[in-house]
Amino acid sequence: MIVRTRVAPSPTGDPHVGTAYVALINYLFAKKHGGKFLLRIEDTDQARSTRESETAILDSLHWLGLSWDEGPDVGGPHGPYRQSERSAIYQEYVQKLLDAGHAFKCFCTPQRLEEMREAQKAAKQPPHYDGLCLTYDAAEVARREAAGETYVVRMNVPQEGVCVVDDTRRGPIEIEWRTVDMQILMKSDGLPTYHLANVVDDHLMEITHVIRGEEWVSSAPKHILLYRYFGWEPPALMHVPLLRNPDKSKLSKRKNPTSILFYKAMGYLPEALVNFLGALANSTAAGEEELMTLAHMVERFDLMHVALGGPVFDVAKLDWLNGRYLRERLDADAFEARVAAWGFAPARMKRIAALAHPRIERMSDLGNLCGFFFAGRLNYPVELLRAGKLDDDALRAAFALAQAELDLLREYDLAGIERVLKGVAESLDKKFRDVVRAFYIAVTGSPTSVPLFDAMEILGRDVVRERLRHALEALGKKEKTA
RNA sequence: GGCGCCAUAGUCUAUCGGUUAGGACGUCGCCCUUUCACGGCGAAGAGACGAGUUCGAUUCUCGUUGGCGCUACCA
Repeated sequence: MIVRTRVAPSPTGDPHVGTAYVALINYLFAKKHGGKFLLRIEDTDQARSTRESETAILDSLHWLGLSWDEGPDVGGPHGPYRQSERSAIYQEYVQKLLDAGHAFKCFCTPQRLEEMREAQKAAKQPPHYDGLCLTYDAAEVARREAAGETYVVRMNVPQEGVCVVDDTRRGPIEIEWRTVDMQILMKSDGLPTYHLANVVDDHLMEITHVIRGEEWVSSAPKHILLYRYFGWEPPALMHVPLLRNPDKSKLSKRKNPTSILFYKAMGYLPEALVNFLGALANSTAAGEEELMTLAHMVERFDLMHVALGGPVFDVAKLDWLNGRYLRERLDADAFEARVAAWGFAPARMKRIAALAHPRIERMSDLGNLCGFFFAGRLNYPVELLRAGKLDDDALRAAFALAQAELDLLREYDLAGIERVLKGVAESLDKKFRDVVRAFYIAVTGSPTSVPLFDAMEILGRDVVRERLRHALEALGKKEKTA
C-alpha cells in the first residue's frame, strides 16, 4: 500500500500556523513511508472562502519548504483539488445516500431549528435534530419540493449503540450514537458540508491516513458512518493536538499571532519555523542536535511519538531556534541576502522612501522616522498613548474595535484601513484626529511619523494586529473604579 | 450542561513497572569580554490529587480535580 496523506485547509483567513503544523505532520508521515502528500482546498463555505486566502495558504506552506505531490496548483490524477469545483461529484454521492435511505431531505427553517435548540437547551437536553422531516413520506417530500420549499440533506444517524473510533495514536474511542447529531450533508445552496465533502474526497483521492486536528474527534463517528453507508474502507484516523496560547487555550490570534505571514514579516526564517513545528511533533532526544532540516525530520519522524497534550506555541523557544539559524546556518553573504529580501526589497524600499521624502531634512532622519518598519515590538513609553485627548477607556475601545474591524476587512488596503479608523472614531464619538493620533503611537511608536494608513498597509495586517495588541497590553486591564 | 480528548518543572518533552526521573527553551549564577549579545560552565525547578493492582508504580485500572475540544445550512 502506498501511503497517501493530505492537508485540507479552508481558505477563510490567514494562513494559520496550526495548518502548517498539521500539514507538516502529514508531510513527514507520507515522506517517511515513501508515500504521497496532497493538498486539497476545502472551500465549500461560499460566504467565507476567498481566493486571496487560498493563495496565501499555498504560498505560506511553500515558503516553509513544504511541497505536495497533488494539489490545486500542481494538479494530479484525482483532481480537481478544490472542493468548489467538485459540486457535481458531491451531488452524485448525496443522491446515492438519499436513494439508499441513509440521508433525507430536511425542510425545517432556520427559525424552527433555532427554536428547537432553545427548547432543548431549556430542557437541559443536548441540542439535536429532532427528526421531524424523517417522518415525512415520499408524497409529502415531493409535495414540499414541488412547492419550491428549500431543503438541506441530512444524514440518517442511528440512535442506539456506540461507535468505536479507532484512533491510530489514541486507541479506541467510544462515542454513543445518540450523541451524534443528524448532520447536514448538503446545504440549501447545493454545496456539501465538510463532513460529506471530506469523506467523499478522501475516498476518491485514495487517502490512506487521515491525520487532522483534535477538534474533529467528536465528529469522527459521522465520517465513519458515511464510509459505512458508501461501502468504503475507511482510512486510518489519527487526531493530533491543537496548538495552544500561553494560557493553554486553543491558539487564537486574539492572544497570540497565528498567521504564518506574521512570522515571516517578523523576520523568522522558514527553516526555523518549520523546525520548531517539527520539534513540537517529535521532540529531540537527549544530546541530539535540535537544528534539523526537513529531510532530517522526515528520516526520524515517528507518528506514534507525537505527544497527545496540546503544546503551547512557545515564542521564546522559536526565537532561540531562529537565532541559531541566523547565526550558525547563514554565512555573511547569505545573511545579508536574507535581510535584504526580508525588509529591503526594492518595491518596499521605494514606498518607504517616498513616504519619508517630504518629511526629511537630513538623510540621517530616516532611522528615527522609518525604524518602525523594521522593528518587532515597539518600545514607547505608555504615557505617549495617554498624551492625547482619549482616556484609557477610549483608547482601549478604539484599539479593540480597530483590531476586530481590520480582521474583518476583505481587502486590507489603504481605503479599507481608512474606513475602519473613520468608523472607529465615529462609533466612539471622538474626533478623527484624536483617534488617529493614538494609532500613530501604537503603530509607529511616535506621534510624528510618515502617513499612518500607508504605514499600516506596508506593515501588513498581522504586524498591525500585534502592535495594537501590544498597545492594549501596555494600557493594562480596565481598572476597577472604586 | 452533555459527550469526548488530555494530564512529568514556567514552556516543549524523554521514560515503553525497578532511573540519583534525562534533555531543550526560559530563569538565575560564574567564566569569556571595552558594553551588549554570542559562546562555555554551573544551579534552582516536575510526576495534579486519592484509591486500587503489584515485591515495586511517573508508567496499568478506577475515581476526583483541572485544561482543552465538540455541541452551526463554519471548517
